[in-house]
Amino acid sequence: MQNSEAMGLSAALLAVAAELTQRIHDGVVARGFEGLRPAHGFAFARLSAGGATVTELAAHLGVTKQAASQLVDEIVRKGYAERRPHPGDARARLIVLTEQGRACTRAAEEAAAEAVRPWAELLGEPGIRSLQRQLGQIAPAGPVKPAW
Amino acid sequence: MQNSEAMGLSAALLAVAAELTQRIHDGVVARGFEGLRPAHGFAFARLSAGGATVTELAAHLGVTKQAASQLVDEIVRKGYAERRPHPGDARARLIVLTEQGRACTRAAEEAAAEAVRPWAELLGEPGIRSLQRQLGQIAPAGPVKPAW
DNA sequence: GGCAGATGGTCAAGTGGGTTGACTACTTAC
DNA sequence: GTAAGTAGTCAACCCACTTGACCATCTGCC
Repeated sequence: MQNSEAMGLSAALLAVAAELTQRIHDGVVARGFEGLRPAHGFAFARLSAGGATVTELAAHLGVTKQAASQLVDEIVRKGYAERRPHPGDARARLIVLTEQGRACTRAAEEAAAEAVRPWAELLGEPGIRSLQRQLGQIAPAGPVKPAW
Repeated sequence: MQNSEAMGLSAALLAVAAELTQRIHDGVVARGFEGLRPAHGFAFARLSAGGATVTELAAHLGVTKQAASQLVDEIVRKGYAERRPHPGDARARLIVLTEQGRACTRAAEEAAAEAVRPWAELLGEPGIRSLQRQLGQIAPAGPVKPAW
């Protein structure tokens, strides 16, 4: 594969990712959840799997724990999550989503489905499946650093 | 397609995009070009096609023209681009890449190729081709807003 | 030609999300 | 039981981006 082709592939991938992010965000806002940024979505995704500590969240997002703590402050203040004492470690707090937080997560899933729908029309259902399979194979396991 | 599947596809896509961005950036740095952020790459991509004005760049990046002007200041100061009088509009300036800027663009292409190479091993050459074709079909034409 | 409004660009000030550094509270290892 | 390590927060700072104001130039219309 030539360099210019790799660049074209990269540009297409990044453009699709940017548009997807925007559409999901817009869809979440359209469903009545305001004051949230895309970074919050990545936090919610981590929290929805049984909660997490601030430090775990920081590692997941690829930021300092101070930044993660500040983000948690925000979503707690807005009622999307709450801090609970951590069972088995009195230093830590377990951050868990409230019912409103789970509702917001469902809204994000709906928005994602809505954003993906036009792709299915362009590529067909099998095309989407193969895209999902391929992306799943090359997706990294590490932190979801939303930084560029 | 169920909502949860759309979320999985979205998460994989965004994770791949984030990692790709990081790898390209790292590759560019490894080739000796420092002090650049991923946002600069999108600017370079636009400039390499015959130059652009600050306003065009702002539209392309999805930021205000003040922010674009500031970004241009940076890359001019670092020697990657220069401001020329715009032929046919004395208000405007045409921003064009210097030789160093073009070298940096080539370095980014090499880094992109390097980042994509492991995918070819996972998916095979035909897999990469189909991925590229599919992403090209669903990629939007609009501004490359690197914001999430 | 000449004026009014639109457009390209910059300067200045403010905002917000991120960083580093320092600290307390608690846990773990020896 | 003490020393080192870890979870979390507070404080100060940084920097990319925003809004608002402004000047220079272009375009359309009389």
